[in-house]
Amino acid sequence: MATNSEIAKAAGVSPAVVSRIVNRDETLRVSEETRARVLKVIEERDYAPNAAARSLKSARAGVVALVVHDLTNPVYAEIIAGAQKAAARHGKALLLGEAADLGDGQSQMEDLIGGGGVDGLILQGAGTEMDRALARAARRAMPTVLLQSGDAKTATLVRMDDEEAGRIATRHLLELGHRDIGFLDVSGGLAFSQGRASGWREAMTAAGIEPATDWIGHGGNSFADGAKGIARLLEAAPQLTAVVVGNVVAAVGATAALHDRGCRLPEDFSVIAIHDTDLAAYLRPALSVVRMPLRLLGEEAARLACHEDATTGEVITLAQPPELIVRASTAPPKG
Amino acid sequence: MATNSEIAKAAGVSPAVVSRIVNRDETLRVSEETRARVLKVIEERDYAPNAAARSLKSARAGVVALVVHDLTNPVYAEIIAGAQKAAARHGKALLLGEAADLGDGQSQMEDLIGGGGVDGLILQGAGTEMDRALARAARRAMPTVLLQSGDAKTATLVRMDDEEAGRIATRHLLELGHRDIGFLDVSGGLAFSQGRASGWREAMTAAGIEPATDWIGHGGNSFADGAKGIARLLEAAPQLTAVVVGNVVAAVGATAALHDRGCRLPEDFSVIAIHDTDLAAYLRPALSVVRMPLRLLGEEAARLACHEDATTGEVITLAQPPELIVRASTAPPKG
DNA sequence: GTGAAAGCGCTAACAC
DNA sequence: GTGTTAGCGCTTTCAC
Repeated sequence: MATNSEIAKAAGVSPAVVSRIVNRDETLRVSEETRARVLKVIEERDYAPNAAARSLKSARAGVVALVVHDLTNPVYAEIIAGAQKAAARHGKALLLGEAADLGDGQSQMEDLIGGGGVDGLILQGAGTEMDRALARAARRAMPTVLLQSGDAKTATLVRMDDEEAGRIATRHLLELGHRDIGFLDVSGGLAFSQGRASGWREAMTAAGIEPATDWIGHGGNSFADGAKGIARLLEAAPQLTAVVVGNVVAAVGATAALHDRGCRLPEDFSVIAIHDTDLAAYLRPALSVVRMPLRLLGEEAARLACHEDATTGEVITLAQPPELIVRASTAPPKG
Repeated sequence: MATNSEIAKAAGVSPAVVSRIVNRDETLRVSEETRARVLKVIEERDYAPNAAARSLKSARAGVVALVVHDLTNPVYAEIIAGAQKAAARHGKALLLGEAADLGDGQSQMEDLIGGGGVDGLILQGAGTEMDRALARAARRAMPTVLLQSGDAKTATLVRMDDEEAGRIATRHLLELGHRDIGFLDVSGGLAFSQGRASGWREAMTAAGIEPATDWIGHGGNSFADGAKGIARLLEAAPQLTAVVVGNVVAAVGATAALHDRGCRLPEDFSVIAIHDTDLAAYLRPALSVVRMPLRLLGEEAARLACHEDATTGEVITLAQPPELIVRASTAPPKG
């Protein structure tokens, strides 16, 4: 709770000197004794510069904000972890919000965004709740990054190669000999989900297969959605022998539902998921997946959000390609 | 980017009026026309009060910080989600940090804590990295909350009834007829883990069984640790017919390892875990667990961290009791 | 080598 | 009903 001028007084110098010592101002010429004396007082009184005063003066808060839809989803957790790490590396702290409490116009988060309390903004996906935040961020000309989907007019969009992920997953099944391959999407409306679906469709067409419209179903990104999704899909298209699931969490739910209907993996049916998590490796049978650079996505988003001069309206696709990890949930179709 | 005085000038009033209108000062007497005029200008210019200036004046940042060890662990994710929600409800934004980047003394997070940039602090577990943060928080007399373990001298400790959780889990196995029941702990040094182990030991002793020292093993809180842990435990004590795992993530790893050594659940071996997650329900066999109020833990921690007048040095055990959820990974021992 | 002073944008006490 | 003013704690230019 000591202030700059208290330290200055105690050390017998002016506040300016204290400030410049604290900030390691290279151009400062002080005698070694003065410096030592000041440092000693700082140490004794455990002085730390007031964050608010500093950010009022500098017009920088040292904070970037990340707003996501669901904090508990393991897939997003990976993104969050990446963003946190990268933000820290850029000398920023990470403010974490949920989309749900952004909407009411009452949240502290919104006040901070509107009032310069954050220097950069990362938004996961679209949603009307996000739009006000986006607008405010735009007014402040703060670097704004959209994760995986959304309108890149007002912000930079970072994404992964979702089409390629869909293709890789589908090709793996095709190579095993499957032909009746379904797709469980995450959300019909979101770009990244559509991308994965396109990849699946492309790979199918390239193999000379025209998937029927009911070969694609809704899998969501939760265990429950995945379980429900696979049940509905197999009801609509019982001839399927394999499925690409757009999200690994949904895929786990799907395998549970499959297990419950007496369908054994991979003998009776094959499942491959997009996204890798530790979970996929420790499931039995372990899930074959297409690993996506989720952590990198978070890191890249934070990196962009930490740079004042970020160009807006750009779409950045991560260079790191999706990677096929074959485990035990995929095998040739029987018969 | 408009400022108070710009708004004031544009509306033909003084900054004080603008401030009091923005802050909904009830005692303010202004004509309806003046108010409307000011509001209109605020709307037009999209004015939002500067967060730094406000917090400099009020000595409150509107932010609480949460520092955890591992952002990607689903168990902690639940706590984080609870904390985020409760903080938002108390009008605070949540700053999320990882213990790892707190240590170097360079982090923005630390600067914020030391410089009054956060109003309250929640720390997960102990660790030397945390101690400096703790000390700084103490100097600022900011409400500080420890999650699940740590020294409650300088902070408030919130915990769950870990002993009871251990007891409940163990009693469930005892009631099924098991007698040779092992325990896989999270971390020998952490209070909550010791509590769960004590519960296990108590329940065993109460049933007239004296567990051998090698019936307790290290399970950690990751999939890999759980897998390794169960292997080592069964090597040391092959007569075990069931195990209580102190963390559900480790338990999933353990079931994978069990599966791999040809040991079927629950016919050959029973596993019950502490903590519930969706994952446990969607595993096959679904995991029997003792559900702990993780979300509530986060909420309570945030609630305390948001209150200036939080008493320190208190240990708060959540009233909500652990709850037994029997699923498919536990059954009577064979033979 | 070091100090004085202005000003970042806001709010609260007081004045009229 | 509305305006004036001081000051929160810091940094930075310029002066000596």
